[in-house]
Amino acid sequence: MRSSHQAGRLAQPPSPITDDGDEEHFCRSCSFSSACNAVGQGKPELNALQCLVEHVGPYRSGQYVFRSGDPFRAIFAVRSGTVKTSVVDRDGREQVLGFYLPGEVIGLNAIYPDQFPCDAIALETAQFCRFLFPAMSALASRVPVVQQHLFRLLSKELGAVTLLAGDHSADERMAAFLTDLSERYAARGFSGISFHLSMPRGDIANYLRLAAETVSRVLSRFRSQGLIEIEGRELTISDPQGLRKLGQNLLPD
Amino acid sequence: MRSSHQAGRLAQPPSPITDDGDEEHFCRSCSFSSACNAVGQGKPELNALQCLVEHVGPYRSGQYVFRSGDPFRAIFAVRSGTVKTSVVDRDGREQVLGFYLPGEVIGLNAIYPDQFPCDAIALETAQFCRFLFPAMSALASRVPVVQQHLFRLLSKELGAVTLLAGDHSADERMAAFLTDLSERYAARGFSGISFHLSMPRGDIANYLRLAAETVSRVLSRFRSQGLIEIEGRELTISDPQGLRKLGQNLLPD
DNA sequence: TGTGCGCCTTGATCCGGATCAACCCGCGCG
DNA sequence: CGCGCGGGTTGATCCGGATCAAGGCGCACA
Repeated sequence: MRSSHQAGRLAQPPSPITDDGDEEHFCRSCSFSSACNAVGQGKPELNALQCLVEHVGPYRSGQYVFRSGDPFRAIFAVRSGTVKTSVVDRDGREQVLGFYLPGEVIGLNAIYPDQFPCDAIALETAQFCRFLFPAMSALASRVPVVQQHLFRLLSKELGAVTLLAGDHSADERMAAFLTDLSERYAARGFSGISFHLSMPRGDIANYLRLAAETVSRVLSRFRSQGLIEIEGRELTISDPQGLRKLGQNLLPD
Repeated sequence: MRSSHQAGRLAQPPSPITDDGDEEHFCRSCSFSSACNAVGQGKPELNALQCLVEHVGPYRSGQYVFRSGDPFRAIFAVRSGTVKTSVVDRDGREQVLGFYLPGEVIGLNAIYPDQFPCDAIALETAQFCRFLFPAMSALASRVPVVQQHLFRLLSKELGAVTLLAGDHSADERMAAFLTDLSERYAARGFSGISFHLSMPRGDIANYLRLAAETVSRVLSRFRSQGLIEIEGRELTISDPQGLRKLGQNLLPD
């Protein structure tokens, strides 16, 4: 995000993330950009932002960003890589809650319980902007657009989870999942037609509440129907409209 | 809520809701009480609250409080009665999203899309405190505890929806549903052991993503197992711990 | 008083997706 | 090199819950 670009250079402890010259573009496509931009415009608030944003990472695949039960101190915007969040219930079964791409924000569901209610695990090497929440919250009081932004992020996530909670067929779920991923990549400036699935089939299955075998079968079927091309984790969407139509009951619009 | 008690008496257009002498208790048990109380303590803010809270209702069973697509102007706290929220997808199938009891808040998921993403329908004659959201949001900027309260409400709802999204058996879902209702009634000062189900079986089924027949069967089974007594919509929980244990994977704690 | 209609219950059958099982592939490692 | 192992695919079977079907209230209304 734009502001972290600025704040990052000024941060007292040398940031573990080296500037790659692409930060400006990254910040524009980040979920927080409007908030950061709003802050960046007023000099005094810029100071506040320096205090509350921090670059952290990299986390290697499989590493925990936070764990269920950790005290809630900050929310995280993904700078690079991919993250999954999940909970494990009393009998040890994992439940994947979501996948997060660059520019997206994790940790909002920790506000109410005041501790993280889920684990966050890197699926690929990942880096983050870390926003201390008390400071963020205080800032939100002074800068209305930041407050509004947080409300919207929360409300948006609420809508997303709600859709997944419906009862839908394996085909609908899968089509909606791929379309959603595609549109999220596109929104961040990546290709929405051809991309790499950063998570194993088992995680997709778990997230969609299906068995891994079912995911495999549905993908094979989609391929034979000419909707997608897929080889390992490399995906190309051949018929975006067809795919979207299949998943329409699960998708916004 | 306490503050609406005060504000209600002063409202210029005579409130359609007559005071029943129980408002003070009601406000204490409302989801908004801490926010309202915080505001009520400072004289100047009290004025603000008068402007943004309004008593509305009664809505009779079956009436819409708001409809999907309506512009988002306000959130609603249930004062009395019960409400369900639901969406209908493209092929006309209804999807129940939640049931809301006195003291609970609806409309938060409308913030992001800036229009209501679902219908809200009274299940029993219902009355509300209506909070204009722009004013509420402005107030939240000035009174940090109000902002915090809204964040928490949103985050809490996010957690609740997430649980329902998991894949669980009909028994687990049903047990968790009844336990949840029980605890919510208890939290508002009603009996959590014996209460009236204000929604038809079909709505429960839809909410839990089951068939109405399955709901009926599971309830019969629970009865024969001595977990509950049920006759029509009158429910008594005979074995709260047993029921809670059955649904534990879906419940907080 | 009868009739129709929502709502609920219970039984019989069916089906989507889970589970079990076998196998393939690529890769790290002794 | 041979081996184990995690991840992926595909086939065979099984099962929980959906669907279909029938019947029983309780209640509004002619």
